[in-house]
Amino acid sequence: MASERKATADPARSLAILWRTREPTSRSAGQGLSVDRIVRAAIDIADAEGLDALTMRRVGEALGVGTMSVYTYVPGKAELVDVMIDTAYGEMPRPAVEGDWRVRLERIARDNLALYQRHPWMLRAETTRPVLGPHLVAKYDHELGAVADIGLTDVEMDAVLTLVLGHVKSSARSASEVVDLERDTGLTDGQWWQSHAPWLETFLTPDRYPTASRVGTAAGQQHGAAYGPEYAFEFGLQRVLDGISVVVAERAAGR
Amino acid sequence: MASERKATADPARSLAILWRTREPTSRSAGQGLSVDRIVRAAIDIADAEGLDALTMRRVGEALGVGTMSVYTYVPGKAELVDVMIDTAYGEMPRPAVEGDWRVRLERIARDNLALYQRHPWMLRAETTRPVLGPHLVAKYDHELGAVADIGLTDVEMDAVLTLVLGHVKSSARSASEVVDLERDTGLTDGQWWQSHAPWLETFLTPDRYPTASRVGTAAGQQHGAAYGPEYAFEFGLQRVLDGISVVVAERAAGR
DNA sequence: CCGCGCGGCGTACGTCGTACGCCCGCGTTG
DNA sequence: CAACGCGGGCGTACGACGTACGCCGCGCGG
Repeated sequence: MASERKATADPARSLAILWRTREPTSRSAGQGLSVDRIVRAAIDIADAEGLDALTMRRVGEALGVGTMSVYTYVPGKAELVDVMIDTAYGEMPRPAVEGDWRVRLERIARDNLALYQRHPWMLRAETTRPVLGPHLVAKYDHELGAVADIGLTDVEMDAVLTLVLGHVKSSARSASEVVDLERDTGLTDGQWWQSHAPWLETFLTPDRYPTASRVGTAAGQQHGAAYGPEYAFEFGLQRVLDGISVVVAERAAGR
Repeated sequence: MASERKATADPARSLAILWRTREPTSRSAGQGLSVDRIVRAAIDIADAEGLDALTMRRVGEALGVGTMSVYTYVPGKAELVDVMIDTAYGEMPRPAVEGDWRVRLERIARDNLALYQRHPWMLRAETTRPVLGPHLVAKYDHELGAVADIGLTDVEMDAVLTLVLGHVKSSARSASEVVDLERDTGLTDGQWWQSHAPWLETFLTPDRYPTASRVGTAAGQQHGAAYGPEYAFEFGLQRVLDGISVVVAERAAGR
């Protein structure tokens, strides 16, 4: 495979699987393979060992089935990942909207962060166009509810959501990097910086890069205390919400 | 290779290449291969045809050299990509800081966006820990200059930069997706939505998903007019800067 | 002038996604 | 009740990929 998820030439095929258009034949119903069983197995593998471990062979193996049997239900790996993503969206909570818009948006941000923490592979899979499966649509609809009726235009509502979710994904990615760096190297984040420190000090001298070395040290100290990514998430989220509140106030003031 | 860029077990080796610690031998100086020639060729390939086309075989070919010769200068593909990334950072403009912090940050955001537009492969390559090469350090130092002396703590300065750059990367990714979807399918963004429309209308009915269908249509209309991602970038950037101005004002008011 | 070190590379291995065509057993039909 | 056809299941094979390994042959230091 070339990319993590390649553009599908045949949208109809992709959508048909996402929306489970095909009714199960009387033959296969009950036991045997199914898109759902395949997707479940694939998600389990990706959750436990990351996207790199997700192999068509592995999926078949996990289901006690030949590799090529998987292709009976799924056109290819790209489409499988698509369905995995949409399925993951499906398991998100969709509580009734409560509180003011800021509380609601904050809740949504945290729910999305939690999703990415449960399924870090999504951060590497979602690099191309959104999947347009049933659960993404439901999620979109639900999340739009958080910013409805506060005076924004439709386009602004979409932009606000995009902004917040983008921030969440950025933060989640940073956090996830720390985690799987620790898994890959066996070093904690602090130890990793320690091991690089001597090298860095050779080049990143205060006289050449005064600001970078000072701030880098300060930020590094935070990292050592192991709450770097969390801080970035919280700080950024509040800034983003502050920024949104400016528009909301403008609109409330009647332009 | 497993991931687009895997964690390197040997930081010293990676850093040595990034910082070009090895002095050229009298033998190889002048003609022949070099890390620089390899990196240049690799960037050209990735710029023109994307990360997927970047193959060790292709790189050797482009240099009129056997595949394995590349490995004399670079330990592996992951490290090559690392150097490519740092090199790309090196070609960014670093104008003297002018104007107030908001103007400066906005300038930085736009410069970074331009970088990603010139080298879209960076958006898919930079999934793991930052590269810590000389140009990234210089860039970091320069960009910190934009938020220095406005009353923020060191950690806050880092967080502000992270937030802005994160937004830029998110937006750039969306924009890039549109571009290479058009390249892969031969369809424009508008045509792509057109081709999905019948399917979408089957499921995304206003009665089931009232908000999603309405806002989706509105946002889609914008997309059709081909300025979706740009709008998201501009809108988000202003929101982020508004949010930052709140902290700056707080700090200026003496806490 | 000689030897050896290093730049350069041919071959080969293990991995991946997946095309292709076969088989077998079930549900349907006469 | 028997024959058939179809579709689920899969073994094999192919063409990528990254890269380990070991061999050359050139050019410089002694």
